[in-house]
Amino acid sequence: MNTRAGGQSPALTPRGERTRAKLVEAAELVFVRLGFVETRVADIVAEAGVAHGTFYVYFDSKEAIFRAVVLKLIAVMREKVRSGPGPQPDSAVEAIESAVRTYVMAFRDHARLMLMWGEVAGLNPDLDELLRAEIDLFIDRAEKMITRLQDNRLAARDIDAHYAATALCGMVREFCAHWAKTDAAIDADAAAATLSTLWVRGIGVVHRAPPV
Amino acid sequence: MNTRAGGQSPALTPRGERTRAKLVEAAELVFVRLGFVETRVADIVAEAGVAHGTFYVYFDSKEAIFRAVVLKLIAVMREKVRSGPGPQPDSAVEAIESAVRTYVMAFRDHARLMLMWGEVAGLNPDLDELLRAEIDLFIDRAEKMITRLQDNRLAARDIDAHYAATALCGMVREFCAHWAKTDAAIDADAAAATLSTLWVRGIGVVHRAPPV
Amino acid sequence: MNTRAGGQSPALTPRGERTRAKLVEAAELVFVRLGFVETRVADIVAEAGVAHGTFYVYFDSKEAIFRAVVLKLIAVMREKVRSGPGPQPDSAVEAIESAVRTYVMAFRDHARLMLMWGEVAGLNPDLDELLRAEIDLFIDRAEKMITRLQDNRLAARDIDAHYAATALCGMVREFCAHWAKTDAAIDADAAAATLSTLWVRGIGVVHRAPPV
Amino acid sequence: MNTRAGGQSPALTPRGERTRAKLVEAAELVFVRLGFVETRVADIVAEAGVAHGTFYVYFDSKEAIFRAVVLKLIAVMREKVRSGPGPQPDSAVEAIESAVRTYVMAFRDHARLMLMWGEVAGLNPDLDELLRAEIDLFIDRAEKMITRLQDNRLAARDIDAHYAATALCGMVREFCAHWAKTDAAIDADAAAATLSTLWVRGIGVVHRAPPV
DNA sequence: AATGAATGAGGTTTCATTCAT
DNA sequence: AATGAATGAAACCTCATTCAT
Repeated sequence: MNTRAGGQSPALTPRGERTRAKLVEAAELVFVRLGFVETRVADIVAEAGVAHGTFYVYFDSKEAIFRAVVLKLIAVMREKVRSGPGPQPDSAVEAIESAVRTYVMAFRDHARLMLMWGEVAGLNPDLDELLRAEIDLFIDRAEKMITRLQDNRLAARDIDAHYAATALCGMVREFCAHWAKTDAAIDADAAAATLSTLWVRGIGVVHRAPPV
Repeated sequence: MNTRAGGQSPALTPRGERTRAKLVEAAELVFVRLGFVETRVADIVAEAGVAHGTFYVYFDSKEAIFRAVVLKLIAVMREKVRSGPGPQPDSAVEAIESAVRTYVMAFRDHARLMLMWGEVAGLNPDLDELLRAEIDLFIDRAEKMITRLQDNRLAARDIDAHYAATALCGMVREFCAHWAKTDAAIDADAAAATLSTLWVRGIGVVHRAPPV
Repeated sequence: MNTRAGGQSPALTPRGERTRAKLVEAAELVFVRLGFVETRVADIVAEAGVAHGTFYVYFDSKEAIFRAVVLKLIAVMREKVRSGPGPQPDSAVEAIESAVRTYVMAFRDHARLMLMWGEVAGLNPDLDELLRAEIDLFIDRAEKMITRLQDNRLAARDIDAHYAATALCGMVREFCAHWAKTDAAIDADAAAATLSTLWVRGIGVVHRAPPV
Repeated sequence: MNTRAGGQSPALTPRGERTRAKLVEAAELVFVRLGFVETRVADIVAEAGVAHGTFYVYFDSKEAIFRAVVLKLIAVMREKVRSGPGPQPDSAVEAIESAVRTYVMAFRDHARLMLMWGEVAGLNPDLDELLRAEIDLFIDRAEKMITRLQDNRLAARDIDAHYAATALCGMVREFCAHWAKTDAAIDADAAAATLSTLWVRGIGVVHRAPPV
């Protein structure tokens, strides 16, 4: 096996690092252009301008390099989220609105790859695991927030926090996916607003703490 | 192409009809057992006990017979929905609850196939179209209901009915899919209740017309 | 094997005769349309409007029915030759001119099939034999004529009659084939005239019996 | 497509060149032994002693490698013609005799392949085109010669030069083909002589310029 | 005589991966 | 580190032909 991935193991020389990066970049281009199944290792090496054998110096398989592409995507999206929202949200509602909006925009900007990730997850346990982990991150965060709100009597307590978090995160993700598959031009702001409203209202957020 | 299916073309003799049905049944079994990608035409014909060539008398490809399996699944699920809920729901809330519960239960009973459908849709435009059409059916129905409620001042008017319908249907579907992929034993009733609540509350249904 | 061909063996009922003829006619159409290799038995039966199995009641194979088509073609061409030239030729030269012209015209009228016959002969010994026999008929006749002329001092005696006959018959046939394969519109009369001239002059025919 | 042949594309390394040549040589052997239709790619790779997949590194199909075999044959025959005839012919008659004789001998030496080329041309447009081009080369040369002779009053002017060239080249080729298909032992010299005579006399060559 | 469902042998081709250089 | 030729397993699908009705 070849684990020359994420930065661990043998440690690449600068030259190797460059070649590896060239391959990942090329792979992203080709994957977006042809889709996962239609992409051949041959296409990637052609795009990268390296020999066929070179590919296997850095990656074990098409799946492995797709993983690298996705890992890079995750990093990029995380960065966006970090730098994105700006001011610390004042309230849970604002936090939700901000998170939803950020996710929607990010998905839109990387729609092709995000959709592909979902598809590949169905074919490859490794990518599936990665996707599940990423999703669980969102769900966990959402669940904690819901629980906190419920504990503070700021959200309805008649729903199961875990189920609700799962459902609402799924809602946002699925909406973005559906949108991305549709040719229809969608008003991203309106969509984000509607999703936020459904989120907030769904968990029964009491907007402002009622006075005594 | 070979579509000796939906009722058109030369019309099969009873014998042919029997063989075709035998193939579809076998295919369902094998698909569930091995998954779509791992399933070979050879596996299906072996399971059906017919010659290799016989397969191609009735279907053009693995995708084509998967489509037939899905079509049968749709029919079965429709039947369930029809006979399911029983009494006519009194209110929108009851209608939503009933629809959500029915969908959740049906998905659970055919989880493997439903998940596969989603995966295959990513690989095959034909199946994708079928899936989109089925989804749109739900969305359309939901949208009409939301619009009607809004018109009657029984639902919040600050959300876009189409986006909301898309999101909420996606929520239910995605929740079921997530659940199906998870080994965790889930309380179907509780899950359905939570989903219904999110649905109902999300669109801001006014439960009972407020007294004066 | 199935020899229900040329009219011998079991003897077909009138109904059978009709079905057989329908098949041969359909086959000719399809062969001309698709070429030999591309033609499937399925295409022939579809064109004839009979069941697949019916084909094998009358013919053993695609080659067998092609043979029947060719046999019919030969009969038609013989008929043309017979009724064609009209008045008995006065001289060898006229006989040659008439024969060449008739052949050229007949080939032109059945070009597609004639070419196919040549192709199929390369794939099937049976059709090859048939073609060779047909060709030999021409060669034999030509050879006899040349010999006769040579014996009568009406043709050059410095050539081998058999080789010359083979070559000249081949010349005419090949010219027609070349022509048929070419899109170029060719002046059939001029072509026939040139071929005749080459024929006549080639064997050194002394046009008019030298005086004394 | 894969044409790693004629000198274009990535340019083979010496090792690749060797393997390719090995395949072409093996293919020629097998084609001659089994005929085109009966030859399987499996037979060729077995003969060449390479893996099945290796074949498709260099050729796209059986037709493609047959083309390469034919191209090699053409090169070999050209070489023979070049080095063959020896002294510059004194007259048109000698030129014709020499060309005919050379062609007859060359055809005899590669009869099996030449016949196959004709057959395959009927099945494959690519090979057909190649054959037509090769034939046209002969026809063009012949036509030019005839025209020149006619212009110089050294050949009969009552024939169309193009038709005559087509016919006479066809005659030679067809004679050779007929001969090759026949088991009969033929006197190559006598045959060549007869063909030349038919050629020369056919176009009405005036042997020696008439004295004053 | 006609039907048409069933058969199954069999060659083609792809492409991820290896390995000698 | 890079190369690229070689590998070979693997699955597809066609279609002529049979045969039970």
